Amino acid sequence: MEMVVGGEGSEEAIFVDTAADEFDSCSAPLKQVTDPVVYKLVRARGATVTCFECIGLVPATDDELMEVENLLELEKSDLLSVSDVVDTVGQGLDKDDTSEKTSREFKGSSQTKNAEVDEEKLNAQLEEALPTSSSNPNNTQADESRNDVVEPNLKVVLSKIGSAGCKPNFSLLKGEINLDKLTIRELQETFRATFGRETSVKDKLWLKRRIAMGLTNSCDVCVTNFIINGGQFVGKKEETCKNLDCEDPIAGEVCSEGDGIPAAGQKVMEDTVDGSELRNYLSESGHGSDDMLERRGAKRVRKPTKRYIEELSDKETRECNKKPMPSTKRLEQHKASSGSLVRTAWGAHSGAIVTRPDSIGGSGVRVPYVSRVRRCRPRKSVVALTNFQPSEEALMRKITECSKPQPCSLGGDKVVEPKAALIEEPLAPEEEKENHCLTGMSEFSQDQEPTDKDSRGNILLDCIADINSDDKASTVPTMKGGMRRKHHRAWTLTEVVKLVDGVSKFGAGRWSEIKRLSFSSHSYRTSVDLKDKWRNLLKASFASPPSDKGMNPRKNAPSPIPAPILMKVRELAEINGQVHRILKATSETEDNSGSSVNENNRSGYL
DNA sequence: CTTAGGG
DNA sequence: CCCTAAG
Repeated sequence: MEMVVGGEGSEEAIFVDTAADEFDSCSAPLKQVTDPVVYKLVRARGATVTCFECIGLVPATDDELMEVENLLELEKSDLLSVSDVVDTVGQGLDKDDTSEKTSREFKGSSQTKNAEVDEEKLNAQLEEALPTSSSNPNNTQADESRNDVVEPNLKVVLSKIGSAGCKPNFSLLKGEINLDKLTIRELQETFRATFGRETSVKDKLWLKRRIAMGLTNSCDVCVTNFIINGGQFVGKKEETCKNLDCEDPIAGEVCSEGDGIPAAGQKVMEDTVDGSELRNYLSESGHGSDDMLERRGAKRVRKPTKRYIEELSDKETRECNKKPMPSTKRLEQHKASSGSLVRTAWGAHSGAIVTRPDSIGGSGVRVPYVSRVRRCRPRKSVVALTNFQPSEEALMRKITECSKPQPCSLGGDKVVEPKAALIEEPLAPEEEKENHCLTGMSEFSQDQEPTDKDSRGNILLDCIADINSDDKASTVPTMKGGMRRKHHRAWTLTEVVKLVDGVSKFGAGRWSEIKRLSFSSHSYRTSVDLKDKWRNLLKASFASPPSDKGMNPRKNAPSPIPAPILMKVRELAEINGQVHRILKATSETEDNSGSSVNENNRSGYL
């Protein structure tokens, strides 16, 4: 906000200067329409355009605007709070009033620090911008009219800013005169009518400026934000609550889709209420501002909340496009951010200026995305509904994690991320079993850190597995709103071995330790998973006596776990004194005999 | 956050 | 696996 004010303050002056030089010399057939209102609008736009051109950022939402403004502030290294700005401006104007400063001086007085630098910069940009717009054959009528208006109005400003302005040889506008004729008190009244709040400012000029601005933009100077697309102004955003014009609650969201194409921007501008307002002003140029003032003042309405705005835009979209909102919209709205926003937000992090398709104005406009969304990573609930794969991050992470992608047997058909064309490994468990079963069996005490090949293979598998899990199975939406986790990731033998090994090393219960040291490569398998698995292992090892012959009613032995492992598990269970619990848990049907004996027996069997 | 235990 | 109570 503040930046807008400050920026306008300084840029206005600059604008005036440059414009004065430029237009004075060649100031040709200037329309004698010298409506300050029009000028204000134009000026504001011009200023903002240059402003945003500097940084190449385009605000789209409130937050984004804030950010942009912050950037602007950084860029200009001139930070002023709203009040500061206001005060400063007022003082500067005061000075002007009394000491007849030139516009340049005014600028200096209000924005001392960056005066020269900014001026040069902006001058260049202005010269670049103005001729561009005027010379561009694609320019629409609005554009031209804008330029037409700019010139005379610049002069108006000149005469306005300094009472002895550089170029006082331009007649004032009716509106301006009217305002001029008002007393401070009247101006204050007008201000109140315009902005709906009292003002104690006694500076005439400031009041006039504010009023004119308010009339033009129907919002506080400090809260008017503009949306630029490709350097083209395409819309403005009203930030303040109190001053949003009820007519254009969505105008702020409007933006052009044609990137950098002036025509598109113009079109959008015209399509929006904002644009229409502009045209109105253009056509109405010459109207006394007092009328306007009253009219506008009466209309001023409290700005809807952000969410309300979005809803409005949605409505607008429906009406205009007759394109029903996606079903996901609802939830997205609930998340206080539009779905398109969310979706494109991700892509935004890669490009310089990313635009997000927005529905505002029903023009399928693209709004630049700055950084509003994704305060936090989209969590469970959203993910599935937005169709968005949360994998991007995880995916990349995994990819980087994987030393080399390796041409693993990619038989899977689940291509998750087109970008990273990663395919699910078809039979992770099986393959792994094949690979490591022997190792696990033979070198049962495979040491802590997986062997080289083992680790590599595991890592790769993990990569894939992780990707898979993160991608498609990370969270599965449940009808009732619950989210369940991935598909059962069967415990592979190697995993079991690792687990047992880890338990033997660290002891049961140190699951986090085990996970860290023995399952470092298996990013899935939380410590809880380990615990659960261990519990199951214990149960299995005690409950299912692989021993006896007739003891196997279920032929497809549900315990693919090799006996040695079970034995080991038992041993460990003994060591950890978990036997009792296990036995208790296993419904006492076990042979409660001395575990050691039984164990020995079993070990003999196995 | 980690464990332990029930579901 | 999920969930949750308990440290």
